[in-house]
Amino acid sequence: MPELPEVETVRRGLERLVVGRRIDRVEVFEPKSFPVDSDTWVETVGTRVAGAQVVAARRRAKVLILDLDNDHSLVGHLKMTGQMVVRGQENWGAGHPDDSLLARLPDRSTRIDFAFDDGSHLFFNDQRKFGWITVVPTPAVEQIPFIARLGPEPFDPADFPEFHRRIARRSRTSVKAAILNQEVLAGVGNIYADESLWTTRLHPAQLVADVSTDQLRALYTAAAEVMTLSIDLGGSTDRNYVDAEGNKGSYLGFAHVFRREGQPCSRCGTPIRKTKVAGRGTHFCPTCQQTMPATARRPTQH
DNA sequence: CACTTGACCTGTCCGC
DNA sequence: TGCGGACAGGTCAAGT
Repeated sequence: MPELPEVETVRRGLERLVVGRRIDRVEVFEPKSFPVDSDTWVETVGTRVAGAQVVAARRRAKVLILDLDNDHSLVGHLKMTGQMVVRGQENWGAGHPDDSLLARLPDRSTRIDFAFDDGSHLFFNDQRKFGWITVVPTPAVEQIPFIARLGPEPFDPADFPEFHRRIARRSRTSVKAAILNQEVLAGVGNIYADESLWTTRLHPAQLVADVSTDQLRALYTAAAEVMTLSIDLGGSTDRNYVDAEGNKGSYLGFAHVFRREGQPCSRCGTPIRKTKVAGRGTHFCPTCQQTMPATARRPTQH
């Protein structure tokens, strides 16, 4: 569930709450969440993490990066149910609303506990254990294969040609599958894919080959607008997601199709439909978003 | 290569 | 009530 807007919201929280703090010790409750060779474990935790001060909180697509003052960085991916929550004396337990997902920490889903020397903690929680955090030399972050292959994020119009080049290579797949591919458009996940496609009136199953350059440009722009709005609203909380303080995001209250099956389309009133495209639950308006047959796009021949 | 499917996990929800 | 199964979605490995 954490897509670019959720990760960016977490990043902003970490920038405010942990940059400047020094890690005193690290406790790993789930080794799978901190995949480091056991032979180098003591060195990794003892000299690369413990004792280091956090100097910056960065993000690339859905990847979080905490730079340390020893030329190493913590690199993390929340995958579906990961959380990065900070607790200090000022906000530990008491004082949180009753519906807080994280009134008490650590909890059953806590996989890693970063304890700072001022008594505060950064907890990495992950119900489903898909997420991970690792340590790499800071200059090597961009060379992690997954990060090196990422396509552009949609925020800079100057990057549209690169997006276009990459998506054009996948002409025989659905437009939804294409934009979910992080090598094509970085940061988009299931929620913002559906919302962007609704905005541009594109059917999720339409083949890339049948989408015009103008439509691709509109889709690229819509992805940026939808995700920018979501960042402003603290992201989307479907079930698990919370920011670095444990707060939920409110974007889904403004979503047009995601999780709105059966409810009227805000443009035309047609009930939103849910199907499966690219192996994912997919929401769309069957009236506004109609697949254009390939033949209808050709000029009439005479 | 491009593209699709299954695996990784756990909690929740639905039908019986 | 309990239980089995479907489902949720980000990415990778293995398949076509």
